[in-house]
Order: sequence, then structure tokens, then C-alpha cells
Amino acid sequence: MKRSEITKQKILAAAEKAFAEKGLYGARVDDIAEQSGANKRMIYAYFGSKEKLYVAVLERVYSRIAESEKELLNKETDCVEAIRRIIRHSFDFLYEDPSFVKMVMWENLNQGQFLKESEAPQAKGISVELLRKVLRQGIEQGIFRESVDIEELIVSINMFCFSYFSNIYTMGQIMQTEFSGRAELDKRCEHITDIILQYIVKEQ
Amino acid sequence: MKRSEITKQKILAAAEKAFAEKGLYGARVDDIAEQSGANKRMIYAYFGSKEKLYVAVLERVYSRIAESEKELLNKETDCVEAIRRIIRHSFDFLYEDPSFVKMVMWENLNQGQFLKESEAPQAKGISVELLRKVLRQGIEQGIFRESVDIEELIVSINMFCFSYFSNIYTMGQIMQTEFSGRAELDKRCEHITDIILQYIVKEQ
DNA sequence: TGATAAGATAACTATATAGTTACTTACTTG
DNA sequence: CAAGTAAGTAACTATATAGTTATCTTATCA
Repeated sequence: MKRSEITKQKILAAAEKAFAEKGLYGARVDDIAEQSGANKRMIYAYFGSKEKLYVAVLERVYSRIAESEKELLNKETDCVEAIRRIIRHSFDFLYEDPSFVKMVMWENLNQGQFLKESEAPQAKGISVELLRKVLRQGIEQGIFRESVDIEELIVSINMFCFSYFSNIYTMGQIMQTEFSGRAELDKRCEHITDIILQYIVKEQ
Repeated sequence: MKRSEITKQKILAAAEKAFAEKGLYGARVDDIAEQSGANKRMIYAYFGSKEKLYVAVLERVYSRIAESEKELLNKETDCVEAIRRIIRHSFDFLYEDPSFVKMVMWENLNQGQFLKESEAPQAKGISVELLRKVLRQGIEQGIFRESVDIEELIVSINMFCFSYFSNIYTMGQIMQTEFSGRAELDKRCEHITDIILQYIVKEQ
């Protein structure tokens, strides 16, 4: 790998950490330079501005979920099992990749403005597409209720998965519990899978 | 009202707007002073520091939800209707009070550190308490399934309500739709009420 | 009414920060 | 291997920002 590419990657890694932690405004260019081991000058040489570096981080982070969701496409299973797998996959991904969660939250607080700026068109949404397909199939096969509103349900599933990770602190306060462990995660994943399946599967 | 009290309130109002919009790091003390019409000196006289002002805003914002949820306590209804009302109330509150949503999101990104600092003990949680009571009653009365995990379900309900407002931008991108209107809101509220009731109510 | 203290103001300071410039070192290839 | 180009460095600049100081204004009650 070329030296410049190595430096770019080091900068991106440090920037991701900084931006995920403190956001665009809170992160400091000097910190990013120091943490990356690169010189501040190179940040401007390669990325142009703090804001453009932020967008580059955003794209990098989004590309990871797209990559990760590809593995959902391989296996053929019945539609109930497919729903289970998609939810499980989402939980595992979000658990393993806290930076993704944080960057999405920043983006929501920024009214999605930097995601809009981004070149990356629709890296987003393999799992959404898959859910659509599976839900349609399930209905056709008579396994899922016809009255299910597919689009609303996809939103529900996504929010169920994401918000467990995004609202972990305030939810912990409200419920007076800790949510950080693996055990709580598994329990939660099963719980929401139950809720979703109970809602869509006919006559159990 | 004393002059000092008026100034305090003007500062708090401007600070809430600024902090909700841009967070602790992004907001500027000079802007808050200008927007409030008060002098910057008074911010430090009354609140001590930018950070303490932020905490004061956080408390103010949290006190509103506590106040709002009091009205849930009056009416006596059956437990199914109570669940409907609590969800509806939550949706309406979050819709009317976007600053609350944003401040909670900032707090989650700050790892809940300023909420911890806050003096305000448990202004949080009237609806949580009420949900506990209603769910227990429903189970005792044989209307709700005994196997329902009350604590998990409360988390689910809260997340369903909150995340619709907190993730509106990225969700809009993923689903390629707009979510901002009243109509979408009502539809969503009904949808999640359906999901929750389907999950907890016995033999429909 | 006028002394006194609370409330408000504008101008100031030290520092932190995004972005730049002038310069040096390392790599590549004719 | 020479020479040009790509990569990297350190010191610098202009500005923005949190917090302060010295000073003035206004309300209140003896």
C-alpha cells in the first residue's frame, strides 16, 4: 500500500473515533492529527476541511453496514427464520460497531445534512430490501397475516434494533438498570423478535 | 416577577434553543446572550458556566415531561385503553416538544453524564410507573398474557415512541420517505399500538 | 428623597482552534 | 544516480470563544 494511503487510513481511523465520540463540533482537528500520528497539514491535503473529513468518516462508517449485510443474502430459509436472522444480524452488528450507532445519532441531530452531502448513494438498505422481500413472500405463502403494513413494520424492526443501542443511557436511567451486557442484549433481541413474530405470524 | 427572574427565563429559553440545536459544544455563549437579549455577564452571574447552564436546560426540559405525564394519572379506564392512552400521550408530547427529543439524544451521546450531574432526582418516569401498574393489573385480571416480561415491554414501548422522533432523518433516508407530517404520525402511533396490544392481549 | 444594593452593560483577556505557509525528507524512475 | 515529484513537518496566523473586570443604571425602602 502506498504511503499516502496508509496515512489517509490512519487519519480516517482517528477521525472516526473523535467524531463518533464528540461529533463534528466537539472533535478537534489537532487531536485527530495527534492521535493519527499524521501531521495536521495532511488532513487538509487529503480531505480539504474538517467538514469534508467528517463526511468521509460518515461514508466509511455506512459502507461497513452495507458490507456486513451482504452475508444475509446467501442463505435460503423459511420466512420466519429469515426474520429472526435479520433481527439477530442487526443486533450483532450494532453491538460490534458502536461508532456506527453514534455517527447515525449525530447525523440525526444534524438533520441528516451531511448524509445528504455525501456522494455514497444508497449503500443503505440491503436488510430493508430483504425484509420487504421476505415479508411479501410470507404473506403470499399464507404464513404472515395479509393485513400487515410492510413499510410500517420495517420501520418498527429497524427502530427496535437501533434504539436499544442509541438510547442505552437515558433508558438505563429511566428503568434504573444497566443495559450494557451481553446477557441483556440477548434477552432484548429475543423479546423483540417475539413481539414482531407474534404480530405478523397467523394463528399460532 | 422580579427582573432577575425574567432575565433567567429569557436566558434559559435561548439556551434551550441553542443547545437543542447544536449541543453543548456547538452552541455559543455569545449567541445565547444575543438571542436572549440579556448580557453575557448575566449568564455567568446566574448559571456559573456554560456547562452549568446546559444542565439547567436539561432539568427544565425534563421537568416538562414530568409535568405533562401527570395528566395521565387522572382518568380511570380498563387496562387496554390505558395502554392506548399512554402511547398516544407519549407520541403527542414528543411531537409537540422537539427540544426534549433533541436534548435526550445529546445526553445519550454524552453518555448520560450531565443527567447524572443534575440535581433533579427522578422527575423521570411517571409513565413508566403507570405502565408497570397497568400491565400488572392486566395480567391479574386475565386480560394480558402471564408470560409478558413487564420490564422488557416497557422498554419496547418507550423506544417505539421515542425513536420515531429521534431517528426521523436517517429513517427517512433508509425508507426513502418523509416522516414529518401529522398523518404519518397518527398512522405510526396506531401501528405500534397494534403491535404492542397484539403481543400482550390474550386470545383475540 | 436619596443611600444602597441588586441588576445590567460594554469592553477586555487569555486561550484554543481551523486552516496556511515555507520548508525538508523520502521515493520513484528516466 | 540525478532530479523531479510526492509525502511530511513545524511554526505561524487570523479569528472565535469562554470567561472577567470595571463601570453604569435602576429599583427599593429608611
